[in-house]
Amino acid sequence: MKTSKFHLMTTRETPADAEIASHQLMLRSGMIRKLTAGIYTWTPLGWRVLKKVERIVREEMDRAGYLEMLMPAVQPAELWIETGRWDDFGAQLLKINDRAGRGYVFGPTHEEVITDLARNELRSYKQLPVTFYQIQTKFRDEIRPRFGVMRAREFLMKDAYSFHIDEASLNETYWEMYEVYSRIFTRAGLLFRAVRADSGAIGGSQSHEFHVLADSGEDQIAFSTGSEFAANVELAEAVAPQGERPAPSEEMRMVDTPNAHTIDELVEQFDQPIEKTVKTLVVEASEECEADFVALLVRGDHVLNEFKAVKLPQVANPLRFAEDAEIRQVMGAGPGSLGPVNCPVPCIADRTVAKMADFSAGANQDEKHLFGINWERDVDLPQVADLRNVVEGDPSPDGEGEISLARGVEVGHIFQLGTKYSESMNAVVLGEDGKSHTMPMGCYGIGVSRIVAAAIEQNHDEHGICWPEPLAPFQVAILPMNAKKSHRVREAAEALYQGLRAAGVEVLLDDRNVRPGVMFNDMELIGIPHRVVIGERGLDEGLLEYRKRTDSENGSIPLDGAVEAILEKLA
RNA sequence: CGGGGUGUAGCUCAGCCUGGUAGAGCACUGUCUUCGGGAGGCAGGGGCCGGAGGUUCAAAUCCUCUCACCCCGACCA
Repeated sequence: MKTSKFHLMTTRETPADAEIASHQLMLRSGMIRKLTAGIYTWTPLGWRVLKKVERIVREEMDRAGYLEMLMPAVQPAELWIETGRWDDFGAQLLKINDRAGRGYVFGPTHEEVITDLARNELRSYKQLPVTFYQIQTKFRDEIRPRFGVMRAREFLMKDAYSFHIDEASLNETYWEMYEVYSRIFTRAGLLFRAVRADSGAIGGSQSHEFHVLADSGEDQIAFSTGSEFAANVELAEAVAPQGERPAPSEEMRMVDTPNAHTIDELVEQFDQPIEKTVKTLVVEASEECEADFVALLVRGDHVLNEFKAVKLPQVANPLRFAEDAEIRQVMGAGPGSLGPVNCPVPCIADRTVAKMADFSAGANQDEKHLFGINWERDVDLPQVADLRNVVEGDPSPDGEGEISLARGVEVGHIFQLGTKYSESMNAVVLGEDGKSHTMPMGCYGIGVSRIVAAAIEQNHDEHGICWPEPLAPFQVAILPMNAKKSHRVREAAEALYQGLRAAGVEVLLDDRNVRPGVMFNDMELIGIPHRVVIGERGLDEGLLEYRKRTDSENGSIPLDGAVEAILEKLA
């Protein structure tokens, strides 16, 4: 490809509404253009990259024996009503009507459609296991789309669904898929981690997320410095400090704290170490709890983990924090003065809180706190549970090493769904035993368009994108210096261009009549991994200038045999 | 959904407070010079100032409504 024939549209200025590097660079390099909130056009440059990702995904899925297909993007409401997700999926579900007023959705995912197909097509255990997949545009009406294609409303996704005769078969395919995913992200040249994840509303027993590591990632993942343990912070088990609870060393005393309504104020005004404070969060109780509200106790500097909280039988799902008025009514004091001593509602203490001694908490009287509280002596130790997010330095749950935290972009997610959909939609096959079996299912997603953004997030510098070679829109850029005046340069560039093309290399020859600085900047911005500069100077010595995008120094290659020399660099 | 902000040329923005009929830089077209890290001159093209209504002799500017987009929040005891 020559730049004169390629619609290269780079901009020097950063668009005002782009916050993170990948979004800015995708706009500046001209890979994408925004049509409206969360909806983007992929330009020829961007599309080349997106196709690279798609191809790697497709090749690895095909290699594993999974069957590619294409399902409709627009789906009838009836299917979604059948599984209950017409209501449950929430506002992210884009509902549309046809001219007769019939309801449809623009598919955010395809469990309903594939399960409908499976119940009509699959009859016998002999047809199982089977895995179907597609690469298709999805639409989710995100509450807040942002970061360009990173969290877009319309996006390209690879979704796969597997059907099985039993859980053992599902488990086998699940772990096979785990390996396929690992191969895909490795082939794409990305630094990633697979972590255990919350299976959330989708349900099921096993779930893993695949994260591309990047500081700007929206997810936080926890992993052990001493073992293979890795989990999303949403799920990672928080372990209490080792050893016994220290013995009481202070008397419990009530202190007037008129201006301390938050943990921070308490710490600041009363010289209390934050590790000696306990905060009390009042949430709505579930129906099986005898009270209307439950108090959750976590250390002052810890953060309540809502995913863990809603799994407690006493806590209502979804989690709802009590309103100020409700707190006042049931606790007899306002928020900011709550604590476990004389607490009128059931308490549940985080594991770490259970190991604390001489701690401070609200007194359940306005503007008063209790200092020097000790369990058993001053108040019974309530039920203990894992309530908080892990923090850096926590012991790893498997006992080996410490927890370390990193940020990641979720680019893949695999689930064991079990029979959630096959049961509600009655997808059954006859087994070897001649009886009907509801098929356990797995579902497996990859955010194809998100991978492009994640790859940039992980691979860029102050000049622009530094594509991992497997994703680069072109492998080699040829930059002729002053070609307009030098027929030698022009001819050498054209010869190299033709030579590389003949060798099957994706090469971009910059034949624009622009100054060298413009070429250098543009080629670095769009991230071509290999650059060859051709100038009179080098030609005199029989040399071409070569530089890898990630190198800081120029090298050179001989003019004779340049194609071979470059092919070696690519390998 | 709640709060805040912004809509003026393809992009980044000024002009608005204090009403008088639209600007800069980049980009684009032509031309001359320049040519190894985003050059310079000259000459150009391009805007119903997001939309509707109102006030006024006169509205990008003031008022009302509306639409779109962006940011923050939905962890707080």
